Amino acid sequence: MFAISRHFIKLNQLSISFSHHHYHSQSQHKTILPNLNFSLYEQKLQQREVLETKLISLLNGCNNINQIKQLHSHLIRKGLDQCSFVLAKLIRILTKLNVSIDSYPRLIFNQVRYPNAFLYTSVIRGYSLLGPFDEAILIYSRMRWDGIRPVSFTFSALFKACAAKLDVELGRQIHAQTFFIGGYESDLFVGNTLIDMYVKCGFLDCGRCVFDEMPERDVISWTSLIVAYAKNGDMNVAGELFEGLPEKDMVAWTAMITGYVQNAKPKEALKMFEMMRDAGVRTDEVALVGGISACAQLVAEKHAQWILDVADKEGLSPVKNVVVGSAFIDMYSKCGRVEEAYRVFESMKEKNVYSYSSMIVGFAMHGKADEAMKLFYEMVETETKPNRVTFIGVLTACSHAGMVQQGRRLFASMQKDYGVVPEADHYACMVDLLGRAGHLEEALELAETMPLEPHGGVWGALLGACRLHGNPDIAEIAAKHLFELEPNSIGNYILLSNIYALAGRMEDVSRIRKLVRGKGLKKNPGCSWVEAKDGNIHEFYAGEMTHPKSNEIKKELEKLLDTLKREGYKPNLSSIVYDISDGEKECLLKTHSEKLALSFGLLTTTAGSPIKIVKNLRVCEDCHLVMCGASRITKREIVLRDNMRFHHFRDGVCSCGDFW
DNA sequence: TTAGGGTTAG
Repeated sequence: MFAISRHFIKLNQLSISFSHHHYHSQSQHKTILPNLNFSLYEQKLQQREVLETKLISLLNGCNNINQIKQLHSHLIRKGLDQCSFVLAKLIRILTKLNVSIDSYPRLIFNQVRYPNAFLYTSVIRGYSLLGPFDEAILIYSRMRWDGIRPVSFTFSALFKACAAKLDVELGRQIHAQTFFIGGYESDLFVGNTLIDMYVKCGFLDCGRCVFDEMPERDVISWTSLIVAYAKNGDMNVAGELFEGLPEKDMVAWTAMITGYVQNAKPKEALKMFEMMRDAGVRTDEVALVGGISACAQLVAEKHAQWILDVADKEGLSPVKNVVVGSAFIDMYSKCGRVEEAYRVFESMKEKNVYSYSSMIVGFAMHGKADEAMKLFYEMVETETKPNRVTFIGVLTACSHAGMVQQGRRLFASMQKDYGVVPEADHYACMVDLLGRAGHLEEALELAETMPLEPHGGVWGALLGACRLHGNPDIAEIAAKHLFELEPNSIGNYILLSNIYALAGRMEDVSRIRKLVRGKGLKKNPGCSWVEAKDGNIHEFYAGEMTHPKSNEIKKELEKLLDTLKREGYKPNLSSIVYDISDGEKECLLKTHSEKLALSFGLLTTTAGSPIKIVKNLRVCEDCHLVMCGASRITKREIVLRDNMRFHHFRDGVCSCGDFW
């Protein structure tokens, strides 16, 4: 009750003070209203409106804070320093320029005695976008206290703040208020931001409820929900929603494309991209990035060429557009063509932290540590500041090349020289670097003493290093943490059992196997794929001979292995931990998917052209050995991407230096 | 004033 009566008092004050301030003369004549010159009043009002409109259009043209400050002092001179409408616009522009609301904008706001709903909302919105988010809520409380009725944008801004804070409880409270103060719950904007708030906080069902109950929906409501389902891994529901969407715009299409990409369904993503083009929808840089990422996942360069053509047609070639360019760098790197990636990088007119980082990560993946470091120092010379990903790139580069000292120095300088605070991921890189280089004790110590809680990546790096150097004792420590953090990740169990097998501890091997069986975990089948001459992708699963050409593939492989054996190749049986005879182990090795893919590649691609294979798991020792030999005998370059990195086999040698 | 995005380690 108190709030309501106060509301009316304030509203009265507001109207009086408003005219009082700006139209001093009129308000003085308030008691003798019959004598008031209405035409003069209207004229003044009109003048003011013209001035306001002019100021707002001037504000729209502002793109730096100094211009705004100039306009602000002009505003004060004109007696408009209390004009909420213009000031609201001013604060909106400042927000757009990322000017911290706590500084200059807050000062402006504080000087206004009776801010209206728009001014309040612009400040709330500023805080909601730039933080501190709590301040948005405080200003809203003050607004309510002052009896100012929110507008729908006020709620949009507030829900944005709740989403940023991931505070669904607060969001719910404010949601309830939309019912009580004016029926905002049926407003389209409010509904859309509500959906977004709920799904960002992880309450997809609540978002769905809002959606279902909205009296009116637009393409934005649908897209919000499609994205939410996609992020939740539920592409079926996302697809159903998309089907039901009456008018699909570019953003909705893009949401589907990137949804498929994020859920590792690149084929579906490319199909969507094609359908979008067929539907005659425009393609912007975000949509293109979706298509390019899909190609990167598939290692489908023929498709990438098509996307490049689309980009050119839209005037968004990698040379002109930094976003598209960075995506192409990443794609070419992941397709094994790091030189092509660098060609794109060099051709780009504008470069930013994404372009540099993508290129550095690309070099790192391909074992080109020197190039990665060189580019990093080049980057430092420019205005572009390295970020957390850049450091993951350079640290990985050092790690793959065994550059321990260099890596240590970089790690130490991250925060000191570049202001990038090391996160668990960076510690994982350091553990990897030390562990790979054989400093297992030191790596363990780092994992145990790091100031942050180590995550799976840290212990996983240590476990991987233990496999490389055959250290079951430290492996056990790492595995213990991993089994707690990632109890259902089968790879960790396999890795540990491999380490036991290498050390001849067969009892431990069977213990782990029993553990895995007890948990009902299934081994991921090894899978490799290779792009044939016509651009079609052929998949091979370990132990599966279902390909139409499987007889020829088998024959070609036998031929290759015989030649290798005559030259001294001995199958490396160590990666098979089953308790079976050596003969059986050798047979099993022959069915590894990357060998099948290699054989298919030898059969079907043109002599002299490189064979490119992608594998979902880490390549095994024996396959690595065979790839080396095959590259020498057949005089073919073999590029193999496993789940870790690239291997370039040329003339019997691998770029990883047998160190992976 | 609300929806889609590029670089990430074992």
